[in-house]
Amino acid sequence: MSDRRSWVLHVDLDQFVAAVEVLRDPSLAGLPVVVGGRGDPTQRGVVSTASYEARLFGVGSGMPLRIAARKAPDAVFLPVDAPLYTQASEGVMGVLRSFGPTDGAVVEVLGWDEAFIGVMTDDPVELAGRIQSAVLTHTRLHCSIGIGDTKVMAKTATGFGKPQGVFTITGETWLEVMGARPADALWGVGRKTSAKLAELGILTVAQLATAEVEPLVARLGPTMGPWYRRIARGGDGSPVTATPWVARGHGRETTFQENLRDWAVVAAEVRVLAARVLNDIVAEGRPAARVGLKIRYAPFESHTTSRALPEPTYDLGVVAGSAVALLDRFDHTRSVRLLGVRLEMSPPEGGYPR
DNA sequence: TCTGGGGTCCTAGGACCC
DNA sequence: TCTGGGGTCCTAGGACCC
Repeated sequence: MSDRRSWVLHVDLDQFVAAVEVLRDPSLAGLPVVVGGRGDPTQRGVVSTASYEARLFGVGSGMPLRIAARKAPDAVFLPVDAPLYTQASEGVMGVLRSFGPTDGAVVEVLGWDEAFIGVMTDDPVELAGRIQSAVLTHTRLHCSIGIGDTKVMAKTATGFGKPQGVFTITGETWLEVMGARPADALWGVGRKTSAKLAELGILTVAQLATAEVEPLVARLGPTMGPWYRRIARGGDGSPVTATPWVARGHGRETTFQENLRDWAVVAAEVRVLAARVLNDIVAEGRPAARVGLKIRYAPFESHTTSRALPEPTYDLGVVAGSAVALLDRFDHTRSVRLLGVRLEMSPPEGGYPR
């Protein structure tokens, strides 16, 4: 049985950020390593990635660093070094793209450490093995690969292959593997949505897959309702595309180690953030069309506001002035934990791809 | 637990227009 | 006078992902 047909592979680097740090400093190999924030577990911040050794202590992504330090007091804590990971990621994606000419593979990058590969083949498992070898040889990084008929199946399969493995889920096996699992095991279903589904009596993937569509629409909206049911059935045939991503906007935000009480300081920080984001969009070559401001009051209450600019601009005075003017919409008697400035860019000519 | 920083897309209400 | 039906844009917030 070796018919040639289209497959989706999902490549996911194992403990990517921690693995890159171990490559930089091999003496960290085998130690519990926790990367997050500024690398100081007494400061505000969360875990980006924990090495497998650190995970044995119960440390995981998204966990506050203070809690991680309590669970794994002897772990090595390191600051996030985004440029280093970007560079490592580009190396990995280059290796994946090298399967374009030889195997007709199309690569769609998802983030630092993930990519879909669309390919016609009669032996996706063999190809996955070659990909793992090539990535390891050229980057010294391990990856896991999920294979499926759809992106949803491939992405889901990867979790069963970790670490360093390959796992396949097809339309034939999807419900066997996922049917009895809770709905929030699906990619795209989180805590809030699974709670809403539970109110409808839907607890498992199989129940969501066979649910009536009307209650889903009523509770979750005209687009999302049917979409959740679709992913519970293993997703659709949406293609893997190598079309370069075009960002809608960029933002910069900062959580202050000490809450700000003085709103003159708040305004000054907004100007700093505005200048940083403006740099980002200048680098991208598309002017700002809209400015957004995000404030998190102490202890942890977030609000956003935004306004279209009179015309698209690269002018720092206009951008920073508009961002500071948005502060008028907030309560100056409260202290501020986080500030963020976001710039949305004019769409490219002809609109966004895809 | 005491909660980062970078994003995307969807929803829903009101404004506004024909 | 107690009263339409859409369509689109703007905005704030929600939810999720890596």
